[in-house]
Amino acid sequence: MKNSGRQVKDLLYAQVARIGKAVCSPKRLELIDLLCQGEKPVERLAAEAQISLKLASAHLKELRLAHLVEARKEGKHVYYRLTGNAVADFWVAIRSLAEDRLLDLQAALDKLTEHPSQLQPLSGKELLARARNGEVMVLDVRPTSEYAAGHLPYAQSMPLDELKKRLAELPRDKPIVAYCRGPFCLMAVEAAELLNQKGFQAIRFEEGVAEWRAHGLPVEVEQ
Amino acid sequence: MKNSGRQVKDLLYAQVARIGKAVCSPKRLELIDLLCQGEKPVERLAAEAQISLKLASAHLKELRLAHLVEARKEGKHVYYRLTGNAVADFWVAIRSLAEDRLLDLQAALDKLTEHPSQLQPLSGKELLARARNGEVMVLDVRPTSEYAAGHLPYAQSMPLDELKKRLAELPRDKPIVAYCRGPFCLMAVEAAELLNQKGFQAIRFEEGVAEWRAHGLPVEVEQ
DNA sequence: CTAATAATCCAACGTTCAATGGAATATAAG
DNA sequence: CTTATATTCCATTGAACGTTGGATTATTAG
Repeated sequence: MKNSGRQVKDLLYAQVARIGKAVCSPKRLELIDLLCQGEKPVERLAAEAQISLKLASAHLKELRLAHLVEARKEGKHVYYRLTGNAVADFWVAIRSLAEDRLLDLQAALDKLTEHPSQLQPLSGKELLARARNGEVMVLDVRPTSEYAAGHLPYAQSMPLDELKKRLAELPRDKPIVAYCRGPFCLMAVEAAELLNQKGFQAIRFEEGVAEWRAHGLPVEVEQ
Repeated sequence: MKNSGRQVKDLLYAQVARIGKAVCSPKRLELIDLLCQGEKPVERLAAEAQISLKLASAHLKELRLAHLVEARKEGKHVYYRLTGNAVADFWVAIRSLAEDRLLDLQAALDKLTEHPSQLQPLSGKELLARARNGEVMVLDVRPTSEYAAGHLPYAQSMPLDELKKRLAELPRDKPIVAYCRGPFCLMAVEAAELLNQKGFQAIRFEEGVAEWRAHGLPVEVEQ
């Protein structure tokens, strides 16, 4: 009886550890972060995480085994997606815990934002209110496919690599708030730096769609 | 520039993976679960997780390296505790994700509660309201030290191994709700079974203090 | 000071895992 | 049918990890 209790417990904790094993590899975490932006084929995931296709496939298999992601086949391509928003919420949770607990991570994150582009940090609710009133322009600098899969309310899509050519579309009389995939993504930092150089008032918003949604704020999806 | 971005990203994801590495071992998860019940010396942690002292020490070192736990020395004993409630919340989060995603875990948990003791599941808010009105008696069957470190409001302490001798203290005219360390702990299940055999109306409440607190409900601590 | 206890450190063994190259499968295009 | 592309499977290698036993440190009791 007492021994069977041990067996049951070992089994229960081992099951939870399956999730832990899935998220103990930096590359797998990066893949989850990428998949928070919407479903993507293996090739694109490998390219964005800068790993070989084979390695990406192997990591995705591990994630699939833990039921954190699932696959859909369309023609020659296999599209992966998270098995639900709970996975994205979990990614936000573990990253937040790491930010709280690990000083090294705090330091590394601070270095990203030590540039002059940073004005004052803005909360999600504040941003939503100002965007609704038209006081600020919200700019989504991710690839268009990710914008389509879900974006912040009132946000306009302008991928980072098109930004230089489309400066004429941007307002000079109000602040531009650029966001991308989240705290670990550098695109919005680059965008804000570029815009500030060109004379715009631009700030980077740290949160991405996953953080936004995890905080209970609404997300728009293209039909 | 592009390459330095890769270096920064690798560093950031690697930091989060340190948390992942800390929670990819079943035994470390069990230690965290135990520490959710309050600080404990290494010896007790090893005994409760049924592992050797050395192994417990090694695992605790890993957890300390990830800054999930911290140690306090008192005489010959070293007491470990979580570095904050955020760690307990994270434990609740990863366990919930595992319950959602892994069918094996659901099945194992269902087996725990398939016994006749289970009446209807009760939400935390409901339980709190009924306990306040005195409609039910809430029984904390964990060791007294854990009760002292934090317990549900209106709960009375009666450790599982004292239960048989103290039946006279329990009411026969209203339901008894027994709880313990949480969903993976068997003490409340055993307690409810025993009480039902003895003619009491007892049910098991699945949540422990960590789950209760994570849901934003109040916890009482002995001064 | 000596003995006993609690905990950690260190070395070693076997296992598991990340990563890579080559082969195999599946689908679309010619 | 053949070729090219996308992906997965399989085998291999080197590194990291869990676990155990022996030695070591720190603290209390006698």
